[in-house]
Amino acid sequence: MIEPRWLQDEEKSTWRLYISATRLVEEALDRQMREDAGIPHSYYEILVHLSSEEDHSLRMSELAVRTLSSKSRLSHAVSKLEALGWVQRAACPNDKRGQLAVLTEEGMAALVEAAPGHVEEVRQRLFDPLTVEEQAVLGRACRKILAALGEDPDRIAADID
Amino acid sequence: MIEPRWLQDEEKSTWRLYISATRLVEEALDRQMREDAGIPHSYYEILVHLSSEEDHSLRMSELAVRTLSSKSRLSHAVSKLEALGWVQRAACPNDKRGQLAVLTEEGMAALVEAAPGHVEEVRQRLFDPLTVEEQAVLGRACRKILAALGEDPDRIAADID
DNA sequence: GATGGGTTGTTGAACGCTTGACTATTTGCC
DNA sequence: GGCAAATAGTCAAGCGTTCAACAACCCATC
Repeated sequence: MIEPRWLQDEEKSTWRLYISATRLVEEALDRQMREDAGIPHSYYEILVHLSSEEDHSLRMSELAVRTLSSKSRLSHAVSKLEALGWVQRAACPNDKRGQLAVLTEEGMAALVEAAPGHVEEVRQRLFDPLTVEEQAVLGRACRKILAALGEDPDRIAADID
Repeated sequence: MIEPRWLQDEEKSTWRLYISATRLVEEALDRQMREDAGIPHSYYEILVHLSSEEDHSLRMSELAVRTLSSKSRLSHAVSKLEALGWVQRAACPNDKRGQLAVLTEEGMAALVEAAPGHVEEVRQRLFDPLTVEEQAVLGRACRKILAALGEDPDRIAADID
């Protein structure tokens, strides 16, 4: 029988603040992107990851890892982006099982148009309210949290945006 | 023409770390609650808020504010919890427009059973990886972010958990 | 060069959420 | 008192996600 470790009052408050703040920030980001570009924020991230590749393409499985998506989720998402003409699927040269997701010209244009609004939203919601020092601590804290979850913080931090 | 303020490299990293960490934490919490109690984490929070009232009940609209839900979302959620027998709807005495959501005995029992696992998950994912000081900075940062979003941090921090 | 187990990606159903329309009730104002 | 505006809650349709099942393919081993 494991004795549960209850949260202290201080921790309860922090937890409520954390869950509220992170949800509202994500919600704000998503709303902004839907209004601005007509797609969820998570779809925008797919475009960003593709755009940061030299040939503007990635294998589905690799794209899924980078966007922290399940394969199914990514597959559905790419289908929607394909319907918009922003992404195309292509056969993978080496591996006949594989599929490449390729960013189209139109997709790149949509990304370029949506980026400034997105950046502004991130600043307003996350960075502007914080001091530089708080930003640094936040970054370090997220690294530790990710590490505890079995993710590699360096890989995540390095992914170009 | 407003000049977009682009993110610095440092900020880009912080942003990627933040969005990854917060998503994965939320995902872990949700997964744990679904496996443990068969409901989403957001439904669990409804039970928590009801349980912290003296009469184990709240008006739908008040409950919506506290759980940061839309009315519609809450209405659907309460219907599901009602089907489980964990919550009941009751007419509001003063206001015939109003509905009360009331936590049932079974709902309270489910909450009591789910709580330790939830607490353990919160600890493991959020608090244990951080120093006490980092926890404090995180809490303060969330307060500032919430304030910038127009929310009242004190109200949120005070809501009993 | 066959076989079996792992990998890759897609699909359909079910679920939760959002939006917008709608009913019913209350409140404020003349 | 009567009427417009605001408030409370529900409901249907559409969107995005997950889960489970599946088809196609790779590759290590024999």
